Amino acid sequence: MRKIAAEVGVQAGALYNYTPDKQSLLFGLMQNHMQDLLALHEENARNDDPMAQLEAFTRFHIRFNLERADAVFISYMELRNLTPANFAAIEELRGRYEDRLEAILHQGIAAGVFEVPDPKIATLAVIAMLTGIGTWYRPQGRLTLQQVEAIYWDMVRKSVAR
Amino acid sequence: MRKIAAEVGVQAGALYNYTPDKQSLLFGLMQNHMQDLLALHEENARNDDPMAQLEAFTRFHIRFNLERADAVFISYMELRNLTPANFAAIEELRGRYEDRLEAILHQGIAAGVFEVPDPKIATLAVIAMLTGIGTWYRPQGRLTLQQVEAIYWDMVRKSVAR
DNA sequence: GTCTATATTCTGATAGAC
DNA sequence: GTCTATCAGAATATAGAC
Repeated sequence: MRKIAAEVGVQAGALYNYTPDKQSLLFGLMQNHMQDLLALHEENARNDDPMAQLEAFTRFHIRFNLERADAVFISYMELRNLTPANFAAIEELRGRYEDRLEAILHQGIAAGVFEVPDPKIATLAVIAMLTGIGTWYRPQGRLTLQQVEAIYWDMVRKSVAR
Repeated sequence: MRKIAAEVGVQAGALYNYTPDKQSLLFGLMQNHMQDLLALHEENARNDDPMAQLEAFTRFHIRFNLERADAVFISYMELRNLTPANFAAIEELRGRYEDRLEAILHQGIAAGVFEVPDPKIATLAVIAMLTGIGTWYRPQGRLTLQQVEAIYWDMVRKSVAR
């Protein structure tokens, strides 16, 4: 709290005009983050064929996670510091996001363009692979965002291909 | 330190007969973990064709990470609490492990059995995908370890396929 | 080698003046 | 709404008895 206050330019006590306690502040950050993720993904989603939907999901997830690397980092590292009730609420939002990718995979299987033995697991595998970019990507690094997107889309596409 | 002492069954002060400070204790745990990873992987590795090597790596990484879920969790979550020098030492070990997968990919590309636009990135992508299993896998869950290995090997194989 | 006791620092949170 | 001052508890680490 003292570090946050210093960053904002006030004393620690002043923060309590804006949040009842530290837990609420953390939960609010994480809830906003997940709600932004769901809302922005909804805007971004198209009702194309499954392959186009999967590509859109992949590129959206990469961009969203890299543009908000700090929030993603906190949302992952501070999960264990949420109360059980708050943890459950965040997990519910995370589950909703995962369900959207899983739905795309089911559509692709039904259409005969994907071959996925376990869509739930494939969903988690793809998201883990893409989210992992945040641990090494740097804007001034060797690869542009466009190149990163292209490389990962190639791997995602092939990993669920027939 | 108090929690560790309680778990062991001594008072907090007694721990300082075994470690000079908390940082050294954490670093020792993480260093041992990474050295075990490298040593066990070396035992496990075969000098087969690239496809067999990649399958062995995939299955080894899954098993190692699930059998030591606690150590993996700590090694990831506590990275930010290492001093810069200790952090660099752990990253060096991690890099050596990644290099082994990258070498397999390079062999497969040279042999014409893999098609990977960027072997370094593919290495990170595969490891992130596999390590992510630790966030959801439970021994009493829906899938056996054998089934998990099969599903992920299918995805890894396809993601780097020609 | 472990204990009790304690020094020191840090933390989240509150009280009351302005 | 922010400040100063402070409380209460927790943390790492040390000292000295046994």
